[in-house]
Amino acid sequence: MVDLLSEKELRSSIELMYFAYRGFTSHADKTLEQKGLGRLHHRVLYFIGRNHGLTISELLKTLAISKQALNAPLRQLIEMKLVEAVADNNDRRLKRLQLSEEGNHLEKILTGKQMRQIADAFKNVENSDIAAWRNIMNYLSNTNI
Amino acid sequence: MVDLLSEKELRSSIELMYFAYRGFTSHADKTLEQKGLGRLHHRVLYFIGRNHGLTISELLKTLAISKQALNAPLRQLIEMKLVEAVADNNDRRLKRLQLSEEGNHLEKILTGKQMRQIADAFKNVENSDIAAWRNIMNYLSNTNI
DNA sequence: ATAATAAGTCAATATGGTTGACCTATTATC
DNA sequence: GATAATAGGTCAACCATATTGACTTATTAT
Repeated sequence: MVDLLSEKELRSSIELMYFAYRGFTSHADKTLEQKGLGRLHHRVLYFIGRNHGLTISELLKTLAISKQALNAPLRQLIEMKLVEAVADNNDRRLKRLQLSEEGNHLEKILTGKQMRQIADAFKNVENSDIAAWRNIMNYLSNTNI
Repeated sequence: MVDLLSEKELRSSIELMYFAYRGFTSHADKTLEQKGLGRLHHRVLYFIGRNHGLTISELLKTLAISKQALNAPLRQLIEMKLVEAVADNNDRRLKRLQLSEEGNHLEKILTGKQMRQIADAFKNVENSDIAAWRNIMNYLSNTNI
């Protein structure tokens, strides 16, 4: 940032965040809806797929939600055989979550839509610009909570 | 984008979007909560402040929500004297919305938190990188809906 | 005079949360 | 072995932010 940003530019950046997120999420929402699922289901599928074998507690921490909030969607995914819960070998209190093959397949469809959005947004963009984007987003990720 | 991005990088970008948005919104959420208000209230304040005199329909379109969803928060803001609704001079069907002085003040506090987050994220970042960020976010804003 | 439009309200429902409390099973500690 | 802590689960009440459909009143357009 070579010089001070005007309020106008900061405000338009705020709007970009809002509208970008909205545009980003709305795409997968339609597929979710067809399956009778919602965003939280997608997040659950995503993070389980991303962290094979993560425990319920770990998932709760990652999503930063209460166990009650997680309960219904997770149960639904388990009942739909998209997610499997397996007791840990060493500590039977722990449930380790993994995606079934079908769950994996659905997750790939959902996340695939988002990956295409990102890939398209990055098309014809320099690697250094992508790195800049990631830095800024990473910074925002870490402000707070 | 000089070469193809790996799935891993695309996925981590997806996560950046999710966590950045979460980090971005959580800050103002606390102030809102103290006032007994929520994100939708903030959005309403923001876009009215941004577009002085916009009509209900315009606000609905901007927020992409139904009038029923808008009704309670908007009514609350009007009752709290943060927002004023004034009939249009030429078409009495239209209500034009504006912030009261107090509403303006609150909006500045809320949005100020977000502006500081953005300004901090942009600190020591080249203008060209900020432009890149804006391009990417702008692209994501426009995918769909 | 009729049709269209802006805003408003009623109603039912859904998703994604919150808090507090309580329970069972398992592990850790003494 | 007994007690404390922990993981996961459930019940309950409530909230914010949505959706859809329907209906109403006032105003403007045709």
